Amino acid sequence: MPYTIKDVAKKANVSIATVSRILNNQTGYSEKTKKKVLTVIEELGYHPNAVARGLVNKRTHTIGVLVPALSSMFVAEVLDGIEKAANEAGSSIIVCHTESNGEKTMNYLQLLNEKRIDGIIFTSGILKDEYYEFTSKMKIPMVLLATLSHKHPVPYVKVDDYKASYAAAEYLVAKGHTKIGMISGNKMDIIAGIPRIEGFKKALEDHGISVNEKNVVYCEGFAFLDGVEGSRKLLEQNPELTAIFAASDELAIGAYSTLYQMDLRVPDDLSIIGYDNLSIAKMSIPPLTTVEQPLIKMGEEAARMVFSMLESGEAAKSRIMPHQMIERLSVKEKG
Amino acid sequence: MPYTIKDVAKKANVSIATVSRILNNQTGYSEKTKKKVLTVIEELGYHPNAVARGLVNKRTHTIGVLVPALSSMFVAEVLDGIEKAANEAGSSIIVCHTESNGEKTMNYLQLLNEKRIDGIIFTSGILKDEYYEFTSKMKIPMVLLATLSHKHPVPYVKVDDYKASYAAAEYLVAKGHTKIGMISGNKMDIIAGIPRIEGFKKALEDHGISVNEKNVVYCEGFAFLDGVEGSRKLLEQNPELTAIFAASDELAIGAYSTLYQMDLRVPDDLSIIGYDNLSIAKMSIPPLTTVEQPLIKMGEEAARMVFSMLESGEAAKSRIMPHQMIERLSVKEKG
DNA sequence: AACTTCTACGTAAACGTTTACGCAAAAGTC
DNA sequence: GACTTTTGCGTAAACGTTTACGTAGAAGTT
Repeated sequence: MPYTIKDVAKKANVSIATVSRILNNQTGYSEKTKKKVLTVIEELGYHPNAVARGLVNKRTHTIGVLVPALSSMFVAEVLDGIEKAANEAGSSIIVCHTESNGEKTMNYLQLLNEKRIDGIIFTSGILKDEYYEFTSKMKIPMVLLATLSHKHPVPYVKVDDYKASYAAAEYLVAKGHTKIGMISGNKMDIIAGIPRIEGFKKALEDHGISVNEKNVVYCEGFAFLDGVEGSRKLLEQNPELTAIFAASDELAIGAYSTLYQMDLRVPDDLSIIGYDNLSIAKMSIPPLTTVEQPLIKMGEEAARMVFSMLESGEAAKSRIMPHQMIERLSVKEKG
Repeated sequence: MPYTIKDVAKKANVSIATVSRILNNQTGYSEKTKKKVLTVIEELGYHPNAVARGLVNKRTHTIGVLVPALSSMFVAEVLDGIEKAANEAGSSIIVCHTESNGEKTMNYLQLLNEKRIDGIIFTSGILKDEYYEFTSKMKIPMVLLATLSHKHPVPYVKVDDYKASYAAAEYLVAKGHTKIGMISGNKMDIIAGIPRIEGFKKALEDHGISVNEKNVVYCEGFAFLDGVEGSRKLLEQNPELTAIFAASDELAIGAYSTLYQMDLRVPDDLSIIGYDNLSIAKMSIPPLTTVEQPLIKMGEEAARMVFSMLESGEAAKSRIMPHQMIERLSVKEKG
């Protein structure tokens, strides 16, 4: 029903080729016909059909974003950055909610493949062989966001979890703490789990604090409830702690809750430092000291990498983004 | 580079029409050729090109979602629901971050129009005339989510803000409170601002509590910082309050912060009730009593409405979703 | 004036599908 | 066995673009 290039051509008494040339501002027409065609376009309210364009150009100006969860603040921020950069590059994003489920993920990859998207951003989760094989057959740029693969050569953008954790732990010892516990995420998680645990341990060791296995508790995930339970367990098995490093802000906020129930005050009875710097970090009471991942910037960067790969045809270089200590009020100098 | 229907046809010694028929399981071929074609498809790893399909079918199986903010939990939950329902219906979503900006919104509408999406979900914001005129020219289904238009006939899905606010206020008086304040959003906002204010006032009146203008404070928006400032102002101009209704959970959490700084305890010194039931509501200390908007379900419903309009060609009926009181620990019986 | 070179277009094929139409052979009917 | 009907398939047009190629006339060159 909408007007097509043919309607424009007919009304302007030119061929569709000329209209197309004007639309894509190429050369090969006079100023006069350009004016005329533009007027007709305006009059009809014509707008080119991106589907048809996509068919011939083999570019849809759309990228696919795979995320493990949608109603998570972590993902929300990352998406914010991706969308912004994509929009600036004249592209749209299709978001796919995988629930970290292999089958759903494969279905989404299938779908994205059929839709001939220009690139993929795979966010925060393990890149299974199956995914890699499929996407590499698609021959389109892919970048990993807040995750990485040791096995497959896919560029990523990430902070250095090991270093960031190290920094968090070191911050606590610099504040005079020596009895420090950690609420970690899943210890099977090679990406966000293990490196944070290792960074934490190393920092303590390097400062002459022996780390006892009782000082770290392993949760299933990085969510609020994990933090509630994890902190309870941690304090049961080691009541003398004066500070806790939580591997995510949500875990930290979960800890806040159980500490409150145990009638322990943050930071007077116990200092807490988080990880991520989500918006809840500054909303909590007391405001949470945390090590920031620049999530929005990471999203932007990932999107830009996809577009640059698209332009250049070459693989982009992975990028480690800087983390940063955000000092608020949940950590107290140990007198 | 990927295989096309022609490759399949050639290898299977049939025409492309036959392959197409099999793909779309229509009739007009024998079991034997179906087997053969399917085998060839499997061998080649052929997958149909949705762009080409879209061109002829005039259906892209993609809907556009316009949201005012991306890194907001409100939007995140709503998106969760939309994505889920869209996926079940075999469609994808393109998300557009308008920042409630007229120009950006128009640009996105333009883009979505060119991409020939099948439908639009417009979330939480004012439907300007300009938007309506444009989208009605597109002749595709649109539904309003968490907003509505008195002026234009666009179906919506929403809770009844007036009633929900009324319920919140009534809940507070049922708990014995009589000195009740409100932190409202923008008083110019015809959708989420005014009705909540009116519902609040009406409930007090109906219970014989006279409402003083000093009892409600108007913020710019519904965000955390608005709540921080709003609650401060509210308590300055009316220190004797025993309960506060915040027009959003973020406003409530903002209030938590200033109360904490003023050394007032929730709910012992002051009861607070929120609005939305975002995930922070249960993470806060104390957990926030609030009136829930079923955000995920609302998202699902909106998406389903788009698809049903697409099938039937008729306008869907607007839907008022039920709100619900979520009792947690931030409101105390006034002795 | 007789060339070459540009400029400003138009024609038609291509992108990868779906589908209306046509037709030969198989199957059913009497 | 002479029909009608059905089944199984192929041909070609259409969807709305882009673009390679061709060409007539204008402009430049000698």
